[in-house]
Amino acid sequence: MQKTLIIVTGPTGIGKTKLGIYIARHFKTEIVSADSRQIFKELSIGTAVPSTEELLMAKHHFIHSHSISENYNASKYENEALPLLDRLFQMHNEVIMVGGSMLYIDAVCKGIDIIPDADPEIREALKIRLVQEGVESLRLQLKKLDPVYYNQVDLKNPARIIHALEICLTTGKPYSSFRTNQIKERPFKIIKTGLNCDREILHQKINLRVDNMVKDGLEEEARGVYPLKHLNALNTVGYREWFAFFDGEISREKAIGLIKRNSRRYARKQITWFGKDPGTKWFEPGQENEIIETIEKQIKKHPGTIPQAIDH
RNA sequence: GGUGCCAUAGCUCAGUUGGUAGAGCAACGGACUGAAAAUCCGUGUGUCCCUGGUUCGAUUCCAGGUGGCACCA
Repeated sequence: MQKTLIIVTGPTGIGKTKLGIYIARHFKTEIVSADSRQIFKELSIGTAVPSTEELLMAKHHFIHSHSISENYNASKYENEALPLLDRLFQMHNEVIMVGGSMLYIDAVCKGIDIIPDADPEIREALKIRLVQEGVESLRLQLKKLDPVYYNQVDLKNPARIIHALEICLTTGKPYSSFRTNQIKERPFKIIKTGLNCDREILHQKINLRVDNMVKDGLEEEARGVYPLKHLNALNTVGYREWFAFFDGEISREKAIGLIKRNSRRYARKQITWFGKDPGTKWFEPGQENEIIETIEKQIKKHPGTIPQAIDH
C-alpha cells in the first residue's frame, strides 16, 4: 500500500494547527510537527503550541520534545523525522506533517546534504573575527579556501560566509565539495497543502494573536528564559523583543509592536518561500471539505508523480 | 454663525522663492543547504482635498467650496 505524507503548511497564524488536526482525525492518524520553535519544551505561549485539548484530539510528535539548550537544526530534524515516519507508516497509510519551518519541511521532502559538524571553537573564532576585522577579511579567506562557493554565495551575508569557512577550516576541504544539491528519494508519496488568505486579514489575525499571547502571559514566559537569551533557539520573534525590553532598550509597548511587525514579516517570508513550490495546492481557512476531497483524489492517483520544488 | 489655522505616500510630517515631490515608520518584492521564527539583498507605492482664476506652466499664488482643529459668539 502506497504511504503518503500529507503536509500542511502556510504562514504563521493562518490556522495550520487546527487544519492539521482536522485532517489527522479524518484519516485516523498522527501529526508530525515541522516547527523549529514548538519543538522546544521551554517555549509555549510565544510559539503557539497546540493546546492541551488539541494535543488530545490527535497524537503529535516533535512538540516540546527537545530543549533550547540543544543545538538543534534542520539536519538533525531530518535525521529524527525520517525514522519516526518509518515507524508511523507501519501503522498508518497517511501521516500528517504540520508546520511553517521552511527548511525543515524541505529537509524531510528532499533531504539536505551531509555536512560534518563544525568545530564550535572555530565558529566562535570566526564570529570574533567578523566583529574585529569585518566581513571583507572573511571573504578573502573564503575566496582562497573555496573559490567555487565564493562565486555562488551572497557575499554580503556574513552568516553564510562564516558557515562555509567553518566547514573548510574544520574539515580541510572546500565547503562546496559537500554540497551535492541532490534530491533524496523518499519511500513515501508527498502531498503539500498550503493555507493562506488575504494579506490584510492575515495581518489582523497575527496582531490579534500577539495581543492574546500577551494576555496569556508571554512576558512572564520570556522572563523565565531571559537568562538563556544568548541561545540560538531564543533568537526568535516573540522572545528577542522582550529581552530588549528587559534590557531597557525599548518600552513594553514598543516590544509588543515589534513582535507584531516581525511576525507579519516572518509570514511574508514564508509566503515567498512556499509560494515558489509548484507542488503545493493552496486553500483558505474554512475549506476543510475541499481540502479533504483534493487530498483523497491525490492519494488515489498513481504514485510517484508529485512535482517537487525546483532546486536551489 | 464669525475669525484664525490646517489639508502632500497606508500613518506622522518635510518641501517646492511657481518647472508635477521626499524623510521616518508601516508596507511590498526577492535570495536561501546545518542559526531557517535565523541571516541577507532590493523597492516610493502619490489626482500634493475639490472647482475656478492668474500664468508659457499651479501641489505651490488668488478666490470660492468641502472636511478637520482651535478660539469667539
